[in-house]
Amino acid sequence: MNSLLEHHHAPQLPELMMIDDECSSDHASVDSWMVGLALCAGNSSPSAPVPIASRARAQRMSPGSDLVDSLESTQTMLGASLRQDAAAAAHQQLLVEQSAMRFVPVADKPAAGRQFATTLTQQLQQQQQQLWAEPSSLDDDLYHSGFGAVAASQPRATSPLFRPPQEAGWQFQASPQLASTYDSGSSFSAATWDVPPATLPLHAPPPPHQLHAGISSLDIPYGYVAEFGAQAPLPCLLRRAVSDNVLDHSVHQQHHYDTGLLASVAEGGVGEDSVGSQGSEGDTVGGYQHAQHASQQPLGLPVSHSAPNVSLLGLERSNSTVRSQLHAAAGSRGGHSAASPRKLSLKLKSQRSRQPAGPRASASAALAHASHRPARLAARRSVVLAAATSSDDDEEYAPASESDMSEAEVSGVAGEVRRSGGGSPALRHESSTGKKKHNPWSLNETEALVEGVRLLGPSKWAEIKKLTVSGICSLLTNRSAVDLKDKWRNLTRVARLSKAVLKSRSHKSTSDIPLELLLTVKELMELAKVEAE
DNA sequence: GTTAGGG
DNA sequence: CCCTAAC
Repeated sequence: MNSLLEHHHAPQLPELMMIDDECSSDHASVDSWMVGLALCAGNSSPSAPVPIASRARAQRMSPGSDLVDSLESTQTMLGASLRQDAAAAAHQQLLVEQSAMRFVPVADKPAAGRQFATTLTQQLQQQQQQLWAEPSSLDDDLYHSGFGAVAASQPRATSPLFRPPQEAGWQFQASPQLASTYDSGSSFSAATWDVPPATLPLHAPPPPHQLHAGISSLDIPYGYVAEFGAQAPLPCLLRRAVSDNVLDHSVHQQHHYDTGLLASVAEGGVGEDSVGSQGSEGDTVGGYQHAQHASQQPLGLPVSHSAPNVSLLGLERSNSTVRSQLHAAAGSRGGHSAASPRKLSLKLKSQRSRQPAGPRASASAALAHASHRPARLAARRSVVLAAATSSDDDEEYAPASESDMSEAEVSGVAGEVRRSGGGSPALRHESSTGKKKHNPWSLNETEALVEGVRLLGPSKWAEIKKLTVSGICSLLTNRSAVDLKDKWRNLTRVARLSKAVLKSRSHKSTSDIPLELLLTVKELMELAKVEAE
């Protein structure tokens, strides 16, 4: 297990900074914070994560920080989960020292100070132009452009699935890796974050039940990061996906990262509406951000730099075309008059509502098993992110605890995947000889299907099943392409019905399909119809 | 290996 | 859901 932490085995981690609330309480401090951030980043090896407990400390250590220190702190922070025993202590200590903090992954070579944001933005813009100008020229390098995520408070999601694009620009998926890293009894229990730190991309979405509740993290692979409200589009070959502000990186799955680091930050942009969480604690599997801005400037970059929001991250390739690209998504919410960035309060709560980071972490490892292509990646990442939780019992995902199950109801998935509490991995088809038992589509599955169709259109069942976006594939793992097709057929049949009929039908227990969903189905039907012409 | 359709 | 023809 320790081997996981071994230097050569550990993929590069994002540099992390932890910043206390005060840092962002006013412009001045933010600026210096930025500087500190830059300094820190500039002076440390990209491969040496440098967690910093505070700005002060950041600046203190940045100049002379040596690798050892960095690594040590890193382990203290990220590897905490490895040492369950030490975790508790660390946790306590942290609670005392920092009641509110957050991670701020740092770019490896950010410009200093305020220019930070603009520079990044420019870079982003440039790259974006490139991307859109000659999509055919997209090469691996570009795909390695990176990803990032913003750690900022956001509304809790009530469904593992995102809402229609009109409502939410981004969908955020819970990252099992993160959950593992931060939730496994470490001092940074995921469940304690109102908002998650950045996450590495998920090449292979985790099984549904791994969409651990309690953390809403961004999973924006190959993309830019969105600040609250503001967001930048993601370069993507699938225009369709882009237009929906949904990133589909499934096409890039085969690529592999050598170093993954993200950086993200930003502040300020936290809109007033994104502060409170809306769901009950931890009932969230994914959070999404309502980004009205999205539709307004789908491809635009966040404009306002009034607040130093920046998110970026660079990824370098192994074959080292050393093209560490930075992506930024800065921008404050329009209309957010407050000059000063809003405080982010990522509270550390002592209670560990939903634990089993253990199983989850192992799941991460299992993830490697599960996915063939991305195995390497997954493995790697799981090493890093999952923080080496002694996941020995990989193979199958450890069944989620019952307690989770209840919550899982939200994600519907969990229940789906494994209803055999604690028992064998009995997947409903069991019964050696018997035929498949009728297992009705859950709303989540249905939503996933609809979303899949939205992204790829009908008749792309096989592909839809692979969509990693918002865990679609996870939700649909138990459904065959034919199933999808059949279900879609049924959906369209129903959607075709007139409202009146629908209404009378609504009394029936079988029609648990939200009218809203049916309407979107209808839309998609027509859309497909039009396209067919 | 997938998809379209009828059963 | 199953089965199968047709890709």
